[in-house]
Amino acid sequence: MSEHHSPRESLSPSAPATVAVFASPTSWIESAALDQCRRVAALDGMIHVAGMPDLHPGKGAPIGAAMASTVLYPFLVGSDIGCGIAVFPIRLRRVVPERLAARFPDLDRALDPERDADDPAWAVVPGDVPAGHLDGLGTVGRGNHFVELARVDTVFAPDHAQRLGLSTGDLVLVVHSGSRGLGERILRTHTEAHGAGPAADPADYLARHDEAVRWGSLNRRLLAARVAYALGAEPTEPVVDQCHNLVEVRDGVYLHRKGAAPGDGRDVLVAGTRGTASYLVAAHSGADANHSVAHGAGRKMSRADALRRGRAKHTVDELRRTPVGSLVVCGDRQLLFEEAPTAYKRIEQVIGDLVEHRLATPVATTIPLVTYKTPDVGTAPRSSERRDRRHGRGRS
DNA sequence: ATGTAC
Repeated sequence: MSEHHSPRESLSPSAPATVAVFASPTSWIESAALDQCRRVAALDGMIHVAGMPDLHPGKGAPIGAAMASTVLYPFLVGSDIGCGIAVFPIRLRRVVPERLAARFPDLDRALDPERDADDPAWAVVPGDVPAGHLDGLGTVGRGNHFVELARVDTVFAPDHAQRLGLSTGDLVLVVHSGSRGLGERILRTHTEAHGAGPAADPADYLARHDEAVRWGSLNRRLLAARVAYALGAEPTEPVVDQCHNLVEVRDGVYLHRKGAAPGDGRDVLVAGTRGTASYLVAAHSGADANHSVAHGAGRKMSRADALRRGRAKHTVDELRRTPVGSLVVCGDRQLLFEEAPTAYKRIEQVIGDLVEHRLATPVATTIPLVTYKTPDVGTAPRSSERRDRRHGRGRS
């Protein structure tokens, strides 16, 4: 709808940017997030800010937003450059969630090139690791990151799903993770010199940023391979792998995505919560939405609120065994409350908003079976892993 | 979401 003059041709100093939020009136959006959108819109060089239906306040910049500007602002991407969600088909003979949950490897422990030299997961690393960054390789991280074994449930677009090799009942691994320490270091290096200001040398920032994006994608493959082997399956190529924290040069300007997945024709998994479905969608938003879609359900509560209210509302047991019958592996109780399904918006509302605004078309849902966040404590879940290693199982 | 300082 709004006309976007090519800023490189613009003679006048930047006019105020437009802001568009793609949520229906019944979708509650925190006012702090809208304030952040307006503040971003006032930045030098900003052209258009698009808020997705999962919009919520972030640290400085809104999460669930796509922001187009003639000026490159690293803080609008944040520290987890390259964070994204990938979907890997997986074949398992027997699906007993309790048994499978116990077999997940320790994804807080990085793969070490020497100590883990014979780990078959390394086979997914094609050559040199981006930026030579080995720290944290193969780890999932914290916050909203997870590796989930899920089952394809409702298929809305059978032909589309079939092209992806998916149909009802199929199993997938959904991996949500980013660039771990690498992206954090890239943003910190910038921030120490320039704070929330523009990249002084955009080409230099972009070169580092691109490495973090490649690292994030590689790490999702490594995570899926580690888990696949641990569950007794072969690793597969992802059928979906989209990054929702990055900046791309599009139509000659910098398009910053912060918690916003591409909406340019590719398929995207919009993550639900650890207790509700996720939606695989065909994403096809236009210029008004800055060619982006939502990346998940979106928080409706801050982590602090979720912790405080969750402790009064939920037991640990009901968070570890969800309403859809899935298991959550999370030895960190605080994180378990922060990530409670009730701390997020309803995914159906978010998807409904995407559909209503013609930003995406649902292809299929996935229902969680086991969501892994961080190792369980107080049990001995590693015993099966040790037994497998001793007997040489799960190796190529 | 992160590494690091408290």
